[in-house]
Amino acid sequence: VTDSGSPTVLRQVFDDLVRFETRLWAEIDAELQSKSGVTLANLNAMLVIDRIPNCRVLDIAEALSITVGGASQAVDRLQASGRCLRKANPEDRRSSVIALTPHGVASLSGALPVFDHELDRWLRRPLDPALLTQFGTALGALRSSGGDAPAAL
Amino acid sequence: VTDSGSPTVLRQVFDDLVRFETRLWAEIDAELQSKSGVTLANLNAMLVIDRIPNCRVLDIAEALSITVGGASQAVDRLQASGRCLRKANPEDRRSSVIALTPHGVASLSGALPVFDHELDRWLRRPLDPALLTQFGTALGALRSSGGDAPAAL
DNA sequence: TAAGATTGAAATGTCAATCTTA
DNA sequence: TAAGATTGACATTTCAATCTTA
Repeated sequence: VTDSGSPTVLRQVFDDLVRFETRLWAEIDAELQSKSGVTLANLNAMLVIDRIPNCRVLDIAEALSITVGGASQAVDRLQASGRCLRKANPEDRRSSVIALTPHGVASLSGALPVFDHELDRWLRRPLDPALLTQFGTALGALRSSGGDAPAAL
Repeated sequence: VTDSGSPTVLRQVFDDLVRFETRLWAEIDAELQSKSGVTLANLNAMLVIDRIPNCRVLDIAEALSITVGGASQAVDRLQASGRCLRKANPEDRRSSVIALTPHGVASLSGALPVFDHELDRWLRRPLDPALLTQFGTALGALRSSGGDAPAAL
């Protein structure tokens, strides 16, 4: 079965992409948990809450490419661990504004150095500076492409 | 909170990598299920079974960067849907040899054209050929680096 | 003892249904 | 009607404990 001629290259790229992302996530997550007590999923959500003013559940869902339901549950877990709060949103009573608690800010501050160290280890060190730049450029183009129609040329 | 100077670039690369992989997986998975009735997770496992002679559960786990427990359950699901079988392994009675059934082979054959079409759409079309090559080179280097020690130079 | 595999419990995500407010 | 959010049912993965065979 398997092949039919040329798509081999793309399958290899897909495989490398998915497998590397899986391992990268697992390794960084393990390091974060052991050294700062925060999961990588928690850290990602907290970074969004910290970055977006008057952050809502929907903002987290969009920033993390997860569903609204998943984002709501992620906020539940952060809140249950005392790292964030839902506050009334004066501008739209359907939603809440999510804010980090002092404990959440402390968690974030403690986790970021570990996170940055791991990113350096797994992304910067293995690549030439030029290749890292190209890698980032390609990822940016891929992420913004949205699998558009031909568009070609 | 947030930043401390330079790691911004790496955080952006990490974010683009994780978010793109998440969307890529979700989009291809949805297309595969609607057009061929196979999930992307199933397809990935079947590709490994098809490629590796006398494939065992452990081989699947390593090829897909998942745990052995997860691979065992993935084989359970494939087997429950009639796409693979566990056969006695004459060389080591602790393990089984996993083989595709005729239905599994048919599923794989039906899914591959859809898969390749989606890979073309999401990976090849958005990128210059040169950039795609660089992207593949970077991913290969990252995947084989294993977050090694300094090693430098 | 260690290697390969299985299993059940817990974490995290999707999906669909529902509720409240624009 | 539609938008934002929540909830419960379901799926998939990890982890730890366990079992069988090398």
